Amino acid sequence: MKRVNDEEFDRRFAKIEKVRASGVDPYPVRFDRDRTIAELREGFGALGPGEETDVSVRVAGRLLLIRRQGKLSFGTLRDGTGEVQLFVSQQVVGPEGHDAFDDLDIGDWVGVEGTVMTTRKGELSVKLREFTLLSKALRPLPKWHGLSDVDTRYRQRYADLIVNERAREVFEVRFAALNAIREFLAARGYLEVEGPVLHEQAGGATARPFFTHHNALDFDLVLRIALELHLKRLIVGGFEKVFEIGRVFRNEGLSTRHNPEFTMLELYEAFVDYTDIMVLTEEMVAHAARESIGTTVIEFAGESLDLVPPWPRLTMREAIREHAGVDVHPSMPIAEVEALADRFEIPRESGWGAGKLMLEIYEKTTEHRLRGPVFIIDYPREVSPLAREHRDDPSLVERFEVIIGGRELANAFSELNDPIDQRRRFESQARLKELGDDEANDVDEDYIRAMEYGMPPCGGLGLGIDRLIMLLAGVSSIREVILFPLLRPERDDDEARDQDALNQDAD
RNA sequence: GGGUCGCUAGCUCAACUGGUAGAGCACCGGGCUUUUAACCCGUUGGUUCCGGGUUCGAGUCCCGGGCGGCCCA
Repeated sequence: MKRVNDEEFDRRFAKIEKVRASGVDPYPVRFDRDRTIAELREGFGALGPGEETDVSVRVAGRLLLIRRQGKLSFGTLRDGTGEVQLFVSQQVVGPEGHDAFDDLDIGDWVGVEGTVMTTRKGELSVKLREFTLLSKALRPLPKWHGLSDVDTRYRQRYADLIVNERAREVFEVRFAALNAIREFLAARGYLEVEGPVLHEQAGGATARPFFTHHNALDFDLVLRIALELHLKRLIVGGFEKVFEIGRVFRNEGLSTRHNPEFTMLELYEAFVDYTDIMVLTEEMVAHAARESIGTTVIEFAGESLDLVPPWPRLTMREAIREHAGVDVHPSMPIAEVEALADRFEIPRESGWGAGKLMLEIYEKTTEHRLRGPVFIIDYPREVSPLAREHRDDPSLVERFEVIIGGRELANAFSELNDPIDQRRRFESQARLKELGDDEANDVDEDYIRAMEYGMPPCGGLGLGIDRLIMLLAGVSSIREVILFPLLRPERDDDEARDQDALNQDAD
């Protein structure tokens, strides 16, 4: 990796050698602290200005600031829980100790020992008796302007997290929401399970997979595009309530809404249908909001949305009628639906039936206008190969999507558990694949075998965790909620020049 | 994929219709024992994303490319 500022780097590196030459390990193996900075603040928060205690404490963290003032220096130390001021008086640590402290650089990790005091202005401080360099920072921190270059923030998330408080906050929301979901489901008797990531064939969603290869067995595998099919195998196996929060991989473009690997929550519960799952979903999302941001009200595109249950339910047909002013239904003559598609300037492809066209019309005219939260229910059977036929209308399935801010957050159905029907649905998918649809799936024979052992009636849900976090944290890019989003490979200057030369030649 | 905006010192940003690449902070040196992004004085630091072109002269104009943001599909 090319160094950005050799002089600064060399200067700091020289200090490591200096420390080492004096017989001290610049990277010691451990430091025994006796409390965190948050605990320190909790214990001494009541101290008034100018108070000195004789309580000795040991804390450790990263040095963020040094304010040198002749024979007295101040530092700001931060650990994972908070920040505290260091008070370094030459009178206490001696001239050599004071010089050594002044020799530290911003970004260094240090462990300190000293007594607790407050300054005249009332700032809680540790009056240093001694300190230990725990790890030298060779690169300077992009200190108080923060890092604003978005590319650098994502590539060097470690630096982003050090200097940008907002970045840390977003991930704290993420972890709190995930914990809340786990706790919510555990309290309802759900079991958290782990399905395989490497699959023989992609299934459970329509998406292009990533391919990989197993060397010893010499066969190709795909990375999973959904969690669904293995979780439902577990329902067959007798686990009645299961969920998984896991990474799925879809071989798609990058955008502010799409990262090729992202986190899905999927859950399945025996003996219930999609109406039960709707209640579970709205309660779970509201709970996650309360636990992570302390409210059910979120800001989206300048307006407030309240996630408090219950959420309205609207059939897809009603939603289209409301927003596009037309009535569409999968049982209508195909020519009529095609005419509507043409009216909305939706490009048609061969093999699309009325159901697929209805979905296209919905997505083009209606979905992005829905503020939500709202359940859009009862989807065309044609576009839902894993959902159970609607109890009142065989051209539909019992399926809902949650729409918030014009975007899909979750997708759920009364699960299809009839192996004969399931095979027919897979076969029609396989025909689409034959026709060149590389998002369509093959017939999953093992999954059908599982169905043939009998799967109880079952409701299931898939929810995009990253999108939920975006809503809760109020950020507009998925990359803000993924610690290490996929980026194009970083190139050093020489490489870039070579590549540019190649591109020139190619022209 | 299309449109659009951006890329200048370690970081954040200036540089007019083309005319010596600058500031703040960081860094380095000096001063300072109650500071809060401390302050004061003095330095250092550049492949202006890359490659071509126009021009006496290009950060600026033109062409091509790279990377990214935002909007749209």
